[in-house]
Amino acid sequence: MPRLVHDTSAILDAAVRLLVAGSADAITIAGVIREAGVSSGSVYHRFPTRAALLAAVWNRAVEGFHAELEEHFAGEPVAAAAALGRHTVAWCRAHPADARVLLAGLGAFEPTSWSPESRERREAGQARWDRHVRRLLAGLRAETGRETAELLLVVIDVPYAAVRRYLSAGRDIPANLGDIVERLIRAQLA
Amino acid sequence: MPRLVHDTSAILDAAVRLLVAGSADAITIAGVIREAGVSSGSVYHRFPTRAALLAAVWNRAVEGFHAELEEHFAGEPVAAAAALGRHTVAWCRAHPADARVLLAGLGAFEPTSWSPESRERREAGQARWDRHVRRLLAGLRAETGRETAELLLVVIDVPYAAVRRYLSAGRDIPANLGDIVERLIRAQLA
DNA sequence: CGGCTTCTAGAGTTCTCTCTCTAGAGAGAT
DNA sequence: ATCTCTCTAGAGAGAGAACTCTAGAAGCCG
Repeated sequence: MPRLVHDTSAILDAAVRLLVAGSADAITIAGVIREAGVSSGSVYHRFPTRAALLAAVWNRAVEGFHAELEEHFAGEPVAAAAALGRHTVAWCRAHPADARVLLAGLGAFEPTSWSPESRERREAGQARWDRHVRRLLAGLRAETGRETAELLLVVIDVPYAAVRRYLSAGRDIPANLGDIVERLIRAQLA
Repeated sequence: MPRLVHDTSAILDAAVRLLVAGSADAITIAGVIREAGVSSGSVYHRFPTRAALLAAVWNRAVEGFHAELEEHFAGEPVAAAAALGRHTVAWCRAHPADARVLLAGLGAFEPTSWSPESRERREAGQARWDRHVRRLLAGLRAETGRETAELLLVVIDVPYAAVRRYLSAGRDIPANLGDIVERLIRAQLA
């Protein structure tokens, strides 16, 4: 066999398929070996433990999401909130498998057993994201006078809620759902 | 030992504690035996398989929720929707452990491996609930002219979204969250 | 060509889980 | 008092998962 017969991303894709078909707990090393058609040696060469595999699945999905969404924090607060809602829905529509990863929630990936490197990588990205969110919320509070709990619901939680119904049923996200979410956000922040 | 040493509900409570501490997959027969401090014989006497235990946990939680919420479907559609949202939040605040069960979603309880009796019991309750929801949505469509996807989001998904953030972080639900949700629903249906 | 390094294959160990099975305790009936 | 039925206790079998280990294949560099 030549070097690097198997693509690492193909192994992660197999893990995500297991999650989509079941739950995050369905991501087992044995399952990935079967699903990806590779040997246990190949998997363990890349991911020394199951925790490392789970960390890689989570970090890849969340970094993809952040990379595509981050630009929409720029600009005037209400417009930014509306754009974030719309593009969150659009991203989930375009990447339903990775969206399922995010919807499962960090807790399902057992972050307490991750290596320090995986943990730090996640925390750094999350801190960056949280800074953006806090700045946006501060802007919205100043502009609308609403309290944080309400803004969190409207700006962060509603887009996820809109999408969860379709993703967890394995159905496609309606094409106009982004419009609906954006309208709701604008109406609530008016 | 006398008859019925252990309470069946204590066994289900132990199962729910395992879910709250981890995930639905963390509900194992072996785990419940440890958590509840009973013998495997006692558990298997009540629940012949793990699937039967999972079915009992799910059905108990969902029936408690439906029993308390069902009355709020009565009355004028917009008022009913507002009441449902407010009381959904209130129920989750009062029963955070059972709320976690519902938030995990039916899929996490592997309903395909349930016994026909458990399955039918669930489906009967769900059908009853769905009839109420459909009737409410029909009323709201007539009154507001909005499409189903939007109404589902506002009336059904938003209350769950409001509550999920706090429950999955293990934090208490803010006392005024019910107000926030009710206001949002009324505003969107105006 | 020959050695070094990276990667792959898969057998084997240990652990945990589900489920079965047997022995027996205790309450109520006759 | 003893018999029956319900429930409990816990050992043990079988399956599957995480992880370890060893042998070796194949590219690269001299």
